[in-house]
Amino acid sequence: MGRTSDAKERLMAAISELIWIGSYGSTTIDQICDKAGVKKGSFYYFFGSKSELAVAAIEAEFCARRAELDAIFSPMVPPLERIIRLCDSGCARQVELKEKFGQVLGCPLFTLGSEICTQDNGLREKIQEVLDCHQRYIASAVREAHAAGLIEAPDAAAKARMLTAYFEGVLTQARILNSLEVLKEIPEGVLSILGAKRQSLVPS
Amino acid sequence: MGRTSDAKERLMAAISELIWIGSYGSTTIDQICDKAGVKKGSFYYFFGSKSELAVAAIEAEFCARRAELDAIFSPMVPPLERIIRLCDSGCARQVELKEKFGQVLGCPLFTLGSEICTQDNGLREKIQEVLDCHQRYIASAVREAHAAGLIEAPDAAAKARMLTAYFEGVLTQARILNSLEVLKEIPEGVLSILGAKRQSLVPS
DNA sequence: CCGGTAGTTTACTAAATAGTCAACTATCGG
DNA sequence: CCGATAGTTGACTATTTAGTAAACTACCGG
Repeated sequence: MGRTSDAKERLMAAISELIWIGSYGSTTIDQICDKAGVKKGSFYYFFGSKSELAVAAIEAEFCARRAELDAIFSPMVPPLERIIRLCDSGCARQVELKEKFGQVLGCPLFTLGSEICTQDNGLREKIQEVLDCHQRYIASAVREAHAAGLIEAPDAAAKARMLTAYFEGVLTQARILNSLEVLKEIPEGVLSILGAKRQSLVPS
Repeated sequence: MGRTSDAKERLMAAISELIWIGSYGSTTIDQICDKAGVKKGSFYYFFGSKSELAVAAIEAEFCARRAELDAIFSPMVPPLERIIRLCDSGCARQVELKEKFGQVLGCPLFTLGSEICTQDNGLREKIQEVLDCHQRYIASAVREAHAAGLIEAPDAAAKARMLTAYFEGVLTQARILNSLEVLKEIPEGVLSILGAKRQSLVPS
């Protein structure tokens, strides 16, 4: 059925990287097209605007992300370890990215969300959706840990909000400082927020 | 000594508000000039660029902020209460701003820092300086509280980092969600991070 | 192998934006 | 009240940017 293309995918990859390395406001459609090796005409063939492309890119990444989350939050893994694994994988990702781009980049959703939330409600809602989903995974692990008597957390959703506020806060600090140093305190910080009793975690 | 003017101050006020309401990348020099009631020629008479103006604006606000901090962190106030007061004043500010602008705006430095840190090192450094200063105030209170046996926090700087990561994280969540709701959990969250023993705080 | 469809390209317009400059004006000190 | 100084103005240029349109091309199904 006509000509085939992966230009759409290349555009999504390009905007993700550009936003992450720089910012949403400072990346132009021309830049996105250059990086994707796509002409502007094609850009507008697929997407109506930068905002629309960004939403599509987040959606696409979220699909892949879901598989990762399901692996990390496998019921086979003890609940508190799931949360620790989530943090570890997040930190490991920061290390890779620093390697690749020479910069600590933090959480793209949090950074982007805080940049554009007052200006682009469509994007804001999509970001909120993805962030919410992460919190729900965390809340479920918290609930389970509480039920198992590993921690005291009657309000699992509130605990999940607190954990993500802290975690995203540290990632953003790391981005601003351009330093991986602060990330090292995360496991300790997360456990202390969880109020984990010593040895409620299987030693890894 | 020639003609007098407060255009400089008006420009600084204008960029602050525009960045806060929107973002750094999306505010143009023309917009800043309009809001300040200043012609572009005058803008360039005072400042070499948007970045330079932003640095000046942060610097100026920081001067005023120092007085507030000194009041909040008065040695007359018990150390843990200083931290609680800092949080309360921060939250109260969010309520005012929501009133005024119809939006929750979060912390301008954190939002701006995470937006521009990879692109403008001068701005980044200035933001880092101000954020660091806040952390030092907090660390001093933590140190004192630890010395007084109110909390267990041998590494005051680390505790201060953790508190700010959490606090800024919640403020950013509030901005993204455009909701004051999440802020209500802050006092509780901060106290739990501090590991405050019950009644180590004088009841207000 | 051909026709329609999906995707590409180039060249274009209009608007927004950064930045410059020389002429102008108000104000302070003397 | 005058002259130097500090600040203002508007009109300008050059670029960058978003967005459009019409001709072109590759590919799949029949």
